[in-house]
Amino acid sequence: MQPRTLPRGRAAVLRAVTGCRGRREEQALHCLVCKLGLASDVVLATALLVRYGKRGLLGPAQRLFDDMRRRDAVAFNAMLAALGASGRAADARRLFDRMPERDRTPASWNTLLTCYCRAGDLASARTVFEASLRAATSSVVSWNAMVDGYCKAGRMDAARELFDRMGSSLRDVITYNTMMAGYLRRGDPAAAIAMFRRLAREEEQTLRPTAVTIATVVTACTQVGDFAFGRAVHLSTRQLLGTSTDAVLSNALMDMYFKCGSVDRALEVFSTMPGAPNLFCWNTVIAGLGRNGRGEDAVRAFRDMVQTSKKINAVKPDSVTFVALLSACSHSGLVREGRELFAEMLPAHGVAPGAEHYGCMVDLLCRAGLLGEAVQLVRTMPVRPNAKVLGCLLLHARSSGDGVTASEWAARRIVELDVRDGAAYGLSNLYASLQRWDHVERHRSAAVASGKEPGRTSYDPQIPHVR
DNA sequence: TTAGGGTTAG
Repeated sequence: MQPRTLPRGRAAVLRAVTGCRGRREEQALHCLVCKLGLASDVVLATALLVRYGKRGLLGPAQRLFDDMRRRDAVAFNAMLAALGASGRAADARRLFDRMPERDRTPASWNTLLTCYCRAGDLASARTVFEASLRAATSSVVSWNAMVDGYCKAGRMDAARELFDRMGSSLRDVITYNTMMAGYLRRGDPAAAIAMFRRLAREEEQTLRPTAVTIATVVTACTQVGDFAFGRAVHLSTRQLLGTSTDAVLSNALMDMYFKCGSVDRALEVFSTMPGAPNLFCWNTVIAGLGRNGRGEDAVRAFRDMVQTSKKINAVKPDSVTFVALLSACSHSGLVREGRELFAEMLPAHGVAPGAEHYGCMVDLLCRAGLLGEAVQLVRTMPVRPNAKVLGCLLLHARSSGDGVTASEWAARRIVELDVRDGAAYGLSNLYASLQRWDHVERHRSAAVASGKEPGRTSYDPQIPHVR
């Protein structure tokens, strides 16, 4: 790069740094910055610092910060955030106190507040919050950060108190999104839906739901099973948000439609998504097809995923993908496919089979009546079988008349396992879950007997995924 | 540079 083109080159490097994904890319760009003699550029150094900070690489972040010849407010705040991301609230506090007065922006106060929240020190966070109120540096962001701190700590009552104190003049859509997510996290999707209804009712004139709002309320609907309301929200907000729904919203919608058996609608969302589907979306599609008895389609979707990812920015299957895929095979009795996919996990996709994948295989083999093979698999598996793997084996062995030996073997291993874990706790959990399995089994038999069969639509790989 | 969201075996 010639000195003459440097200003343009600098802009390009900056864009690359803010847009890069992987760790290797970051390091390569850091090298490039140094080689180009741009290391003293505060803006570039800060951009790199932010990347390292988010990744929790405090060492390189701190070095970049220390090497800066002059530091502006943005650099200080980026360093505060980096410390916060690594849970170093005390260090963040020291840096904050050291900061020159003119460099202390509202963002500095808010970042420090978030540092304490992340570290679980709500009392100190509250002190910073109150101080920022007095220093008149607070904004709706400070309130939202404090509300979120309480939500993440599970203190919904304290969050609600602040929410009420804010009043409708201060609250924005993020305040609502934060509260909704808080209720959802605490396992109270009904309260999240009530919050959404309140937003729609009271703030109708002033606040508009965003894609985040819709994604959150749709997830809440899925959890309570209120698919009618979820569907209504989807339809009524389609115009509101325009056609460009984002990936997370698409994912939440697909998950809802799959879980209520509307495979068509789920696939419609998938095919009309903006941009290329990410890992979450593929995993949802594979799990959703499997859950609806479309094992073949799930395998086809997986093959599509692998093919598509070769062209566009790599989406590589992960551990979740294979849990979804193998259980899809298991549900549809695809023994051969399941075996093949299990065998290619590590060599072809770089995902080492874990206990959960062995669990899927044990289930697959047991359902196909291959109890002996399942036992053999558990005997030779390189990872320690967990209670779920052994429990699965035990369950199948008990229900198949000839499984006495296998059943005894599994029970013995379970006892060994729990003795090694040194707790009767695990054992009682296991028996509790065994009882739940029995319940599930009874439930399933009843559903089959009543002739409930999901409707059939094939996964169509011809649908264009990318526009 | 500061606040909010998604997938996982029986």
